[in-house]
Amino acid sequence: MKKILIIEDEEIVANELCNLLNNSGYETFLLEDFKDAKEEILKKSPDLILLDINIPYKNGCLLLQELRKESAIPVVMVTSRNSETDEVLSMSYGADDFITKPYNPNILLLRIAAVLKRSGSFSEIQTYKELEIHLQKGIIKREGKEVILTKNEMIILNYLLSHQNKIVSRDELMTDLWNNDEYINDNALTVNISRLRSKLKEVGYPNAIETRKKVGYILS
Amino acid sequence: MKKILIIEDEEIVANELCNLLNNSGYETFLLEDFKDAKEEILKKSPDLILLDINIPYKNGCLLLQELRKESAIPVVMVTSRNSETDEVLSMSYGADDFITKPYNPNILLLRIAAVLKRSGSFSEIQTYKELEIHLQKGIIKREGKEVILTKNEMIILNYLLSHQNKIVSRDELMTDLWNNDEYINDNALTVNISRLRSKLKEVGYPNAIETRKKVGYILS
DNA sequence: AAAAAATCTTACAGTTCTGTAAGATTTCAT
DNA sequence: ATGAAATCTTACAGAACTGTAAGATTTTTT
Repeated sequence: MKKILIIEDEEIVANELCNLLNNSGYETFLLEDFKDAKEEILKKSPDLILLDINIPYKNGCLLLQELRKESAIPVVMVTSRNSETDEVLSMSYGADDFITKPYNPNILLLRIAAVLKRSGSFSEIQTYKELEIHLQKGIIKREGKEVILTKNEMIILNYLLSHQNKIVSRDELMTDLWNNDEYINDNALTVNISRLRSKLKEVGYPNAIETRKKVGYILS
Repeated sequence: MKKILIIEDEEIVANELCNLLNNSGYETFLLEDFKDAKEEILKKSPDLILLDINIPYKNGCLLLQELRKESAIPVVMVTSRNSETDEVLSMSYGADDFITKPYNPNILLLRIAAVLKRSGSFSEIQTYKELEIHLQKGIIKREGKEVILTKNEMIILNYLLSHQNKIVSRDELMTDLWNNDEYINDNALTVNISRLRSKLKEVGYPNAIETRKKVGYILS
């Protein structure tokens, strides 16, 4: 259950927000001002902070700015309509999103969900067609079938994946793999590609990596 | 140089957008309607698509929906004010963000930059204090000094990192590492933590991982 | 059609990874 | 303070990883 810290001084708005979020399956805490914010954040370690930009004692942007020095907790700013300067400011201070008051509840929920999804997306699962790719664990999965990739195979697959629909040159891949520190047999890449291919074949994608002779490879 | 595909039928708006983005260092292509969108996307492989929801022949949401079946290219929807339904729809179809017309150019640029940053954040660098952590490559760096981590060490560090300020139990870590498939010597975790610690020490963080006896570990 | 170039596959051996075990150290409860 | 429990460290050996080499295939060039 995801925890959301709401920092909002207008009681009516705050209660509305709490209710809305609670009903959507979030756990909420409320702070009415900035005073104990840092301590509370450490103690409760929320998954997301919903921060009104106009809180007493301190501008929300400042809190955001301080917070960002030590934490990457996702922050969604709540701003008033027509205060576009605030929006610009909060984005550049590292807010993950912002909502203008008065907000549409559905949009608020969707945006919060989107931010949470993103923020968890490190160490999360990427997909290619029906394939699940678990970046760090180095496993790929399809319909229950699971294959373990080595680090090199993972680096190659990830590089291809993040350049989908682009042809990736052998040099690019070699730089990504070995940084050209020392000379490495140019065939080492071919071998690693070959190994990756045979693993992709095991999960039903025998032709995922296409060779474009004299140019490079592409994820089809 | 990042490439942005603009799908927009109002010529004035389209030109404005192109100019704005070109001046900010993006390369732009323009499509006025949906017709050749899919082909064009494949051919040009833009880094981001700016999609007006009201384009001729087809609703932008439908294009988005189709696109999402085969590609994860970031999409920012352009909607008209007061069409909140559209916003809800486009978010749930997988838009990465949306902008309402008339838009503030600065905000548009910031949002585009934010979306691009996120979308590239797979395979990117995470940080902990002054430490750079390269997820897949399994290396950590500080002030030029670089240490190679093994897969297990990386999994542990990443888990701790994504639960900063939370105590992480030994069970959680063991589940993350081995999924409890088979019995694994409970000491294996301790050994891996120990190895990770000695590598963190090498880059100047000897006490990054604190033991909370009988509870777990925490990244200080 | 033949030769050259590019890419692929397989097997191998040195290196790295990693769970185990055994004993050391730290913390906690009494 | 003392013993028990929890955690830590080190060394080790089997397993996995990975670059090399040698030869096979495919594509391109002449």
